[in-house]
Amino acid sequence: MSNYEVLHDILVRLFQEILDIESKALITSDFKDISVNDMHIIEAIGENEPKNMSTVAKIMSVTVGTLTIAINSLVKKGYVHRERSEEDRRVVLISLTEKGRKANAHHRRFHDGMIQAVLKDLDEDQQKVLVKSLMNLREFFDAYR
Amino acid sequence: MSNYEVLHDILVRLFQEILDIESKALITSDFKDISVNDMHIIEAIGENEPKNMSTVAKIMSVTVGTLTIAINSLVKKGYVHRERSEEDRRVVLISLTEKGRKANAHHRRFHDGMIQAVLKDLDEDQQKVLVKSLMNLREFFDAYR
DNA sequence: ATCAAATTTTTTGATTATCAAAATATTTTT
DNA sequence: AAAAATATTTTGATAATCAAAAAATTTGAT
Repeated sequence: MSNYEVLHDILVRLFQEILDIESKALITSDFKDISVNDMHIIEAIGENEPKNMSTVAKIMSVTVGTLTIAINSLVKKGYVHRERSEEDRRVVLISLTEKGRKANAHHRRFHDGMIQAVLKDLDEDQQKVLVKSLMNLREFFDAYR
Repeated sequence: MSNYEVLHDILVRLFQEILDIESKALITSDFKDISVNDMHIIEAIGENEPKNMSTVAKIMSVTVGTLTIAINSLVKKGYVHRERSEEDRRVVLISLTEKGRKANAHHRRFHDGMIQAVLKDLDEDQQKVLVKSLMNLREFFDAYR
């Protein structure tokens, strides 16, 4: 395969499959009642102070109404805690439960493994080349936003 | 940002956003009645001999029932031609119409631009490094399949 | 040659993700 | 105090998806 063909294969096909693959990797025995999408919401909520609905919806690039539905299910399944803010009772604050934090750690370990896999066998200079080309890729995509 | 952080940003965030970005880039004035998913089905059908439903469903990794619904809409919108095989009348053969081929070309131009963007500024050796690290990435994902 | 089994596709019924717009609750501004 | 603004949820709709049932056709076994 030429460089062009390898890149086409990776950038087109792998990207198309990535969410699917991630879902198989992430949704293991311990966390089989949630989707990759749920996992990304958990990541967006994070482990610092509680966040309000609008903030998380913005991170996820979905409407707040869409997020409400996902949070309903994550609360019911015990991954997310939801409470009204005492300071401004319009605001709903969401945060991870212990179970949510465990799922988040599981997700992070997957990402770490992925990055290790990419950097494997590359010396410092080669890593620079990789980073540069991926930054080119991000720029290309940013131009469309 | 450290190499690790750049890679995390690209491999995690960009991948999450990629379908969204692709949809904005692809679904322009000329092709605004179809989704990125439809575009990928068009790509899977391709421009060679007509393919049957099972073959395309397999390429897309969806059930044939799911594909039936997508093809209903693509036929109605004039992107895809559907006919019974004369040799085996159980089989349905799908192929691209002229409009479908135009959409496919539009999609391919986007992919080409993407690959140009990645290779930009890289000499032959650097391209090799990039290809190697992306192959590492594919291997990592393949292990989960 | 006939009938049962296998194959290919569509249909059905359900779930999940999504949006825009309406509704609700609360706070801020006038 | 009333009006406007803000944050969230609810509603009603669409699209993508699956598994299982149904329909049409072909293949294989006796």
